[in-house]
Order: sequence, then structure tokens, then C-alpha cells
Amino acid sequence: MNHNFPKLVRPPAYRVVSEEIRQAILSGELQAGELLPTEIELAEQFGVTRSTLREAIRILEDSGIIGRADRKRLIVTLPKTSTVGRSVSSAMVMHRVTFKELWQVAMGLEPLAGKLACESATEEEKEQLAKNLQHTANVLDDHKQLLDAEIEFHNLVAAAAHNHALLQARAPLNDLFYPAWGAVIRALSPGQRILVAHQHVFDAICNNQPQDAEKWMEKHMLDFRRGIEMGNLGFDQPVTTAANNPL
Amino acid sequence: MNHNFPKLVRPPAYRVVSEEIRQAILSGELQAGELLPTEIELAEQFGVTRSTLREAIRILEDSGIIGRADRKRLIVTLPKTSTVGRSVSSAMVMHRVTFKELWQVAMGLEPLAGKLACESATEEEKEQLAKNLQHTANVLDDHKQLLDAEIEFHNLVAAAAHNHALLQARAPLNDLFYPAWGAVIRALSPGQRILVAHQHVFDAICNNQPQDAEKWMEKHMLDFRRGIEMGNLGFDQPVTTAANNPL
DNA sequence: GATTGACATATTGTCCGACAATAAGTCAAT
DNA sequence: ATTGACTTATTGTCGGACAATATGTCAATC
Repeated sequence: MNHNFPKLVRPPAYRVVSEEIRQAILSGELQAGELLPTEIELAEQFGVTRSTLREAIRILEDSGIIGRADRKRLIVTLPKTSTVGRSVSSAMVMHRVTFKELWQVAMGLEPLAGKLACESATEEEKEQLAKNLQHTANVLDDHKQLLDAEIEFHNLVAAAAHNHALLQARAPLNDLFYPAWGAVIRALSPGQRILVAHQHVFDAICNNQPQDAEKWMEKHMLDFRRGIEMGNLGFDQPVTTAANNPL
Repeated sequence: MNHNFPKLVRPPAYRVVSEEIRQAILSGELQAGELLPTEIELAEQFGVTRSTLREAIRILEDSGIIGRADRKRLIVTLPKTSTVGRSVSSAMVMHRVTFKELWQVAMGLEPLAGKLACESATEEEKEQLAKNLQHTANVLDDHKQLLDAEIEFHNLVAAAAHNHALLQARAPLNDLFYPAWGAVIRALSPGQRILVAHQHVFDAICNNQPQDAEKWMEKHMLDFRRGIEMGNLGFDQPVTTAANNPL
């Protein structure tokens, strides 16, 4: 054997079709917001049956790049980070990613978000943060509400960074990691330390002091780690999916 | 209107089925490596037609949590980071993520990878890195091969960090970002500076000096930024997908 | 003994046609 | 302005059919 042929790939039709449509979208040929032709028309264009075409559509629909205009007609869509994040989260759960691993990533991303937010946050975003802080102060004793406020704070900071790649990379944290704040909050109760850290991050953002934002976000995450270790969640335990069926 | 009913969600059958299977997998009820029943059997179990069931399967197949045992039978699979990364990359392209945004994320993740690799790298991984360095030195003038070696180096370091969450977060960098090294390499040619940076990161990993690894990875990424700005790629241009059809 | 060929079998890929379910529009009646 | 009845377009689901492909078996061949 002096010559090796490359192994032949013969993807099924539904895969070819879905890839074709995906490329059309990624290349800009199809813009977000455009209505797609009906299933029958599309099937005719590709020369396949509706069944085959539908299988192709499912693939794209799940990855979020096409959705529904009105629960019927298909439309090219800008994927939401949460949609894309879901498949990433699934993968992480299957790979038995631990809290520790996620925390390490969070230690890389959250301080970064704080830093970038200093440069990019708009007045409106600062207001939202301010509102969040005030709300947090009011619900310090209500674990459930405090958890929601806590998660929202991190999302607001990340959004203020105006970096979609960062948002996307952060998505699994929302699904898998921050829900654990529930246990952390109970362990560190009352939430005084949480509020103080948030306050400092907020001030840093308002005064455009990136290093401070970074530093305080880091401290905040260190608290988080301590909380997990104190709670009944093992730091080296794999994360789980909290029965997430938001379809 | 004193009472608001929650809007009714009535997901189609194919979605319910796919979600059902996904949960069975995530809950561990179905382990990776297990063969799934045939389509006919599955359809009978759920009480739907094969067509409907197949649409459900497509969704899961695309997200990589089920695959093929032998191009026919379906099997529960550990999703590869590249598979999951592809949908993330698509989303980023559609959101017109710029080189700058990706670079900012890379500045958060790559030094982190270097740092973690110091603690976690096995002897075998160090050997692979050494081999990569030597190869790099040999192809400093061959742009194409140098690019491959460069990308491999970063992947090896990331793998040596032994953090799957990090690998997953990094996945889009491989698809969208590092291909741009092509232009960078031409701009910075010859690749002497690249090799020096790699060398220092490698030394730091071998001598278990996390700060050094972090620092040199950071310098390396700063070079990258300079290269992009010098090349004909705009730093504020949206990244594109390099006609990636690895099906 | 290893390779080839012929055959049966199981499973997925694709097609076709049909009908039910749902969303949107029109128009008249109240 | 709201309701109700009707029409129409489109997706959701069904059932059955056959082609294409991988597996296994067994005999024939060298």
C-alpha cells in the first residue's frame, strides 16, 4: 500500500441542505429578519421532499439561527446567547465539568467583564445597575430574590462590556454555575458581603477605574468559592443541570 | 384585567421527544457509549411516527450528544468541543463579533490556560509541547506550516490545563480567531518572535512558574494584536467563517 | 487459510401522499 | 368595536413504501 485514499464522506441529504442554508446565512446572502420560503418551496428548490427538508430545518432551528416569525413561518434569526449556551451547557454536564473548572473560567471572564464595562457602559446601563443594587439591598434576607438579583447583576455587568464574544463564552456560567449561588447565599447569609462587592464594582464602573472593577470582581468570586466550599456542594463535584426545560 | 395567565407553550412533538431524550442523557439514565434503540423502536416507545422521531433525533445529533456507532446505529456520545463550538461560532459570525472582541476574550482565556497548564500538565503533554516547539523551529519560513504549528501550540497548552470548561469556552477562538494568524504571520514574518514567546511559555510550564506562563502568553497575544493591526485585517472588522464545512 | 462472491437481513435515508391543527385574513352581524 | 363564521395558507403528524447501506453467513475459489 503505497497510496492512501482519503476516506469518503457522503453526508446524507438533510445534512447537505442544512449546511447549504447555514452558509447562505453566514455569508450574509440571507439576512437576519428575512422570511424563509415555505417548506414546500424550499423542498422544491433543493429538489428534496418536505420530510428531508424538515430534518434539515430542525438542525438550524435548534442552533438558533432560524426561528419562527409567528410560530409558523420560518425566519432568519440572530441566535440568543441563551439558546446557544444551552447546547454548550449540555456538553459540559456530559463531560462532568466540576465547579472548580467553571470557577476557574469565571475567574478569567468576570473580572474581564468588569474591566471592559468601565470603558463601555452607557448611562442607561449604569442606571440599570444602580436600580439592581438598590433592589439587592432591599431583599438581602430573601434568599430566592437575592439569588435572582445576584445573577442579574453579573449579567448586567457583562452586557455593559459590549462584547458579544464574552457574553457567549459566559453563557454556560448562567446555566450551570450561578444557580449554585443559591447554596452560597445560604452559606454566607446574610448577603452583606455580596452587596459590598457589587457596590465597589459599580463604583469602579461609574468612575471608570478598570483596575478596581477587576479587583473587586475577583474578590467577589473568591467569596463565591468560599461559599461553595462551605456549603454542601463539593468544589470538585460535577455541575448538574437544574432540570432546565425552558424549551 | 386583574389576572394574567402565563402564555401557553405547546411545543410540537418532535421537540418534546428530543427534550425527553436529552434529559435522559443528562440525568445519566443513558450513558455515553450506549446504543440507542432503532428508530422504529424509539418511535413506538414514544408513540410517534418515524418521521417525527427523526426530526427529534436531528436536533440531538447536531448538538453532538448523540452520534453514529458505525454510520448507522445511533449511540450516545460525549460531544466534541469542536462540534459544540461550531454553533457558537456561527452565532458569533451572525452577531458580527469583531476581532477586537474575540481578542479581548482571548486575553482572558489564553494566559489563564498557560497558568493552569503549569499545575496540571503531564509529562506526556510536555513532551508533545516540546515536539511542537521543535517542529515550529523547522518551519519558521513556511507560512502555512507555521500557522498549523502555532494553532496546535495553543491547543496543546489549553489541553494541558485539564479544564474542559476552558476548552469549550476557547472553541470559537479556534474557528474564528486563529485562522487570522495567517495574516499575522505574514505581517510579522519571520516567525522568530512567535517562537521565542512559545519557548518562554513552555519553559514556564515545565518549571511550574504560573506567573511567567501568564505573562508570556499575554505578550504573545499582544503581538497577535499588533499583527492584525499591521495586516490588512481591520481590528474592528467582524470575523468571518472560513468556509468551514467539515460536516 | 485467506480472499472472494452470493445471498439474506437489519437499519437508516428518502420519497410520496394524506389529513389534522393552527394562524391570519375577510366580511357580515350584532 | 367586538364577535362569529368562513376561507386560505402553512406547519405538524401520520402511514406506508422503497432504495441505499452495513452486517453476517456460508460456500467457492485460489
